[in-house]
This record gives sequence, structure tokens and C-alpha cells, in this order.
Amino acid sequence: MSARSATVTIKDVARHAGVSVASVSRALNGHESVTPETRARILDIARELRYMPHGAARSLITRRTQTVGAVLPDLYGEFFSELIRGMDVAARRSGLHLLVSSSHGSADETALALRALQGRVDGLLVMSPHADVPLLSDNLPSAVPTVLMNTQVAGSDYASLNVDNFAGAYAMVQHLVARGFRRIALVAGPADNFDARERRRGYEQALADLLPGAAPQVFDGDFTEAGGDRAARAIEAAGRQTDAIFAANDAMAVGCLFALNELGVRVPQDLALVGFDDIPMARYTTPPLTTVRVRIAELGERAMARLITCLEQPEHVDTQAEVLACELVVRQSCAPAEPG
Amino acid sequence: MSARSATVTIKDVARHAGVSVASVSRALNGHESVTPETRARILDIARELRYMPHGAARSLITRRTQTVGAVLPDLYGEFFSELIRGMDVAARRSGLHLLVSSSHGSADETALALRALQGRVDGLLVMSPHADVPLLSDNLPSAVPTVLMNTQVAGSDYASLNVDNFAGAYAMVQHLVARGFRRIALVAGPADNFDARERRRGYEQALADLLPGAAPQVFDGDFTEAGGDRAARAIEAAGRQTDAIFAANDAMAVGCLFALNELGVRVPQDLALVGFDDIPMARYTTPPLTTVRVRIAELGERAMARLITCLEQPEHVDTQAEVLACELVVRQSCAPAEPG
DNA sequence: CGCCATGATGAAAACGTTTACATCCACTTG
DNA sequence: CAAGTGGATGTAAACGTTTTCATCATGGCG
Repeated sequence: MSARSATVTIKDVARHAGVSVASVSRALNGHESVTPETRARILDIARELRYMPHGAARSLITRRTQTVGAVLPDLYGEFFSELIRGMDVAARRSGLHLLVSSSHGSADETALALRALQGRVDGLLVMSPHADVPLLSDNLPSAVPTVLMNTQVAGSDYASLNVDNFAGAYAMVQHLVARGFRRIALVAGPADNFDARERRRGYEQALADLLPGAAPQVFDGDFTEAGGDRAARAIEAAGRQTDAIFAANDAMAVGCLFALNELGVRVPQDLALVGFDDIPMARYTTPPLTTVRVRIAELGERAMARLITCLEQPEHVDTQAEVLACELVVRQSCAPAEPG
Repeated sequence: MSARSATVTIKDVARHAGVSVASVSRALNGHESVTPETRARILDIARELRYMPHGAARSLITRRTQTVGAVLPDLYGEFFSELIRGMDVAARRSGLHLLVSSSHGSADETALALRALQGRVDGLLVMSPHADVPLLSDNLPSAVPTVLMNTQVAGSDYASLNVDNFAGAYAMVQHLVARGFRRIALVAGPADNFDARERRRGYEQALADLLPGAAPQVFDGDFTEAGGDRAARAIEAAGRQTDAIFAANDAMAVGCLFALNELGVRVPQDLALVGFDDIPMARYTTPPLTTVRVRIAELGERAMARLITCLEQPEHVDTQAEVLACELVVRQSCAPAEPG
């Protein structure tokens, strides 16, 4: 009884209102040239019939989907909820929907995802370790405006937005050096991750500039807590070559902290520990974690805003790489090194 | 110069290959009745031309978008990244895309979002404090299969999936009572939140069952850290009527912990503190937080799986409310109450 | 040799919109 | 009063696919 579930189309509305589909379309889209009475009647009927325009049909003719796609790597942790939130805020402001496509383990999967998005989105936000320029240009139609995030695109013709990982890491090392630390180990992130590479570059450059004698100590990591745990044990096992650990992200720093606790190493008295990202948890560890704040939501929001500009003013596309500063947050996990 | 950016359609492929569009469609979609040679030629041309089928056009005729919509409230914190991740995993498994629509502050906004999704999605996952049955049935076409999450739908004809908040809260109070706590305060969540109401109901029921004499002590909260902070101060200000605080989520528990530290109240020696959700941070607070684990990713995944069943076997729609158990996680924030 | 079955291909309709263009009508205006 | 003007409405094409149906060639079989 309840529902005549066959979807009601614009034709049904037209028939019931005794007008043409064109008039219905005009009334619904707020065009001027339709009598107030007709408009009212049409709107009434539409409401009564629960008419809802069919998105795909509309997209087909208007060439607009009102949707932007976000192609992201794995969706773990606070980072992505913040990122998506930022995107969502900016998208909503312009009446756009957000299509999320994630967890692309390989370049092929990423390529597939990109192609599947064709005709579903007006623009694309891409953050992928696999996304390089040839992959992109092969798999996305040149017509789709795209903003790349945290991706290595040397002077390509894609707009891009990066966190200034290099400067952040540099500043952190600078801070550690100023506090008197001299033997600073890096727990690096995955080698295929652009952020990770940039952070490492910052660390190495700062070391070279500020402690010309010191050899970099780099330990492998994978941006996970478990990886941080392993790295901390490796560092301890290596003997006490180190007075400060710089974990390339907070998740690994948390893992380090856990391992160091278990090993009976006190932070910061025995060993300083710092991270990168300033995830919410960083405030609540014991001791609270010195880290580099990345305003992730802002990253998402700015990327989306940039994309929206491309959409609205296709003539103004600037493909300049934009960079988002990050900021040192000093807490208690790297109190000054005590002599002895 | 670079790009003949006009999008290449199936017609272009047909023309270049010297066949009809029908054959191209057949070749691309793997229909059998097309000669291997023709197929090969068509695929070659398609690749060469970088042809990508237009999603909207395809959707229009196939009545399938290969997309499901997720209508969610505000996207804060770990909860949502986990939820989305779970959904994404299940969706990807079935080759579906995920369209995320969030931050609906009011019923009207939710309604608008629902209608905007019409014709863009094959099905819907809805979690919204504003989503009640009339709103839903008014704003989504009966044709769109829908699974409701953490929503109050008494015996409606929507499929639904809820976390067993009641049982979780009950179990937590039971645990506190077993540990000797008698004066247990609840920091409640927002009144318009279904989860919050259920948790409160569990608290009150457990209190009534297990400590018949005790009057419930309920303090207002809003599921944020700041709210927890305020509530803890209010509890302290009320004088020491309380030996255990049950925060209705972990974010508030973290806020409480912060405030209690500042007030010089030791947890758990002076006051026990427990939460709900088991966010990752809960392990790392000092002391680590006793809480109720909700497997959020699983919630998202199961909801999506359920929806997919609806999509694939429309005849089998069971609108039964399904419930997801949660589990007590005992850590150090509620050591047994010491006498005196 | 002629008929039919079969398998490959093409023509065209359909999906639900928007919009350019045509039509019609009621005015205004000379 | 005729002609023009302009506003409301309708007609039909277009968007890019998939799919039904028809067509056509091929080859097997009586």
C-alpha cells in the first residue's frame, strides 16, 4: 500500500501539473520566466509527489556533478578524519559533495580508482604515494581539474599543495640542537612516502648545517606505533649512541615511548623524544610530546578551496606548488639534555 | 597545445575503430558476442584515445551508480575515520564508491543532504541524531535501500545497526560496583544523541539493579574534551559525593583527567575514572583508561555489508535491528576503591 | 543447391534532465 | 487598427551510455 515505488520523474510532475517538462524544470531551478501561479502549482505537485531530480540525468546534460573526488591512501587514524573534515567543510560551503576513494595499495589500483571516477566528479584531490605525473596524465582526462596533495610533482602542470615537512623537520632538529642534544637519531617513515622523505631531508640538512661533525643515525620505520616500538628497541640495542630520538611522526613516537617505558628508559631524563604531526594524543602522553604541528584540516580545506577556484575560474589555473607551514610545539618530552 | 581536451566519448572510439558504438560497448563490457580481433582492435583504440566511460551516462541507463552514500553527523576524531574506513573496506570489496556527506547541524540540513543524494547513490548509510522515521520517509525515495546506524527506529521498516551502548554502560557500572565503588557519577553525552541516551539508560538501569539505594548523579556533557573538563570541575565543586566518574565517552574522560590533574585529584587513588569507546589514546593516558571498546570500523563494515545485501538481494530485506556487542577493557584508571 | 541456424554487427530507442528555439498570446505603440 | 514587442509556455534536441531488435553473412545439413 505504502509506496508506488516506481521513481517519479519530471514527466510525472509535468503531467500532474498540466504543463510541459520544460516549465517544471524552469520552476524548479528558479528561472524567472514562469508565472508565480504556475511555479507555485508546480512546486506543490512536486512536493506532493516527492519528486527528486535524478542526479545522473542532470549531470549528463549540465556537465556538472557537484561532486569532487578525494583519492587517498589508507584511511588510518586522526590524520584522515581531520583531512576529510577540512575538505568537507570547504566543499559544503560551495554545495559540493565529497566522493572518497581510498586504500590504494599499488599504482595500478590508484590508476583504476582514478578512471572509475571519470564522469562522477567535477574535480579531484589526490594524495597518493603512487601518484606521479605520468600515472596521472595517463589516467585522468585532462578535462578534470586536479589538486595534488603531499605529492612529488616537480614543476608539472598540476596544482599542488604540500605541508612544509622539510622546514618542520629542520626546525625540530634546530630546536633539539639548541637544547643541547648532539646525538639525534631519526626514526624515518616509509621510503615511498613523500612526507617521510621530506622530513628525512630536513633532518639530514639540519644535521649537516648545525652539527657538521655528526653522522646521521637513521632507523627504519613505517609510520605505525608498532614500527616506533621496534625502532626504539633497535636504538637501545645499538648501545647508547643517542641522546634524542626524532620520530618522523607521532604514531611512531608513541610507539617509541611505549617501548622505552618497558625498557626502563626515562623520557626525557635519559633520552629525549620528539614527534611530528601533533596528533591529539600528543598532549596526553607522559610526558607530553614535543612535536611539529601540522594543521591537517587546514590542509584539506585549502586544497579543496584551491580546487574550487580551478572549477569556478578555469582560466586562472595556477599550477604553482603551494606550501603550508607547520609549527613547533614544545612540550616536556625533550627537556634540555643534562650533562652526564 | 597539449591536450585536445574535448572529452572522448564512445562514439569517437567507434569511429576510429570503424565499428558501431554498440560493438564498442560490448567489447568494453566483456560481452561474448564480439570477435576477438574486433575486441582487440577496439580495446587498443580505446586505450590509445584514453577513453573513459562517462559515469553519469552509464548510471542513467543502468540505474546503478556503483556508489553508496554515507550521511553522517560532524566528522570529528578517530571515531569517524574508523567508521569510514570500515565502510570503505566493505564497499571496495564490492566495487562500490563511497560518497560522504557530513556535518548536518539540523534536521533540515539532513533532509537536504538526503535529497541531494537522490540519483547519485544506490543505497544509503545514515547516522544522524536528526534522522527519525518521518524525516527519512519524507526525504528519501522508497527505492533507495537504507541502513540506519545508531539511530532510534522502533520497529520501522528500515534496516538498522546499533552499538549495544546500553549493555556496555551496564557492564561498566557492574564492573565499578564489583570493584567496590558506590558513588558513581555519570558525565552524560548530548541529549539529542541516541548513543548518549542509551549509555545513560544503561547507567541508570545498572544503578537501580545493583545499588538500589543510590541516587544517580548525572552531570551534563557534550562528548567533547572541554565538556569533560567542565564536568569534572563541577563534580569536584559539588563536594566529594563521588568515588568514581563514568564519562559517557573517552573524549570527555580525557577532559576529566586533565581537569582532575589540575585540581590535584589523583586518579585512581582519590577518584576512579572510566570512559566509553576505547579510542586509541585511551591506552596512553596516565593512568591508562578503563573503558568500553566499540569496534567502530566493524560497525561501519557491517553496516555496509548489510546495505550491500539489500542491494544485491532486494527480496531479502530484513529490517531487523542488529546490535553490535562491545567489550569492557580494564586498565588502571579504576583500581579498586580503597577504604577510607 | 537451398534452407535454416548461428553468431557478429549495426540501428535506434531509452534513461531523465536542461535548454535553444519556436510558438502563441496579450499588450503597447505608431 | 496593424505591426511589433515581449513574456510565458511548449517542442524537441542533446548529453553518453546500454540494450533490444533487426540485419547480414557464414556455414552446416538435408
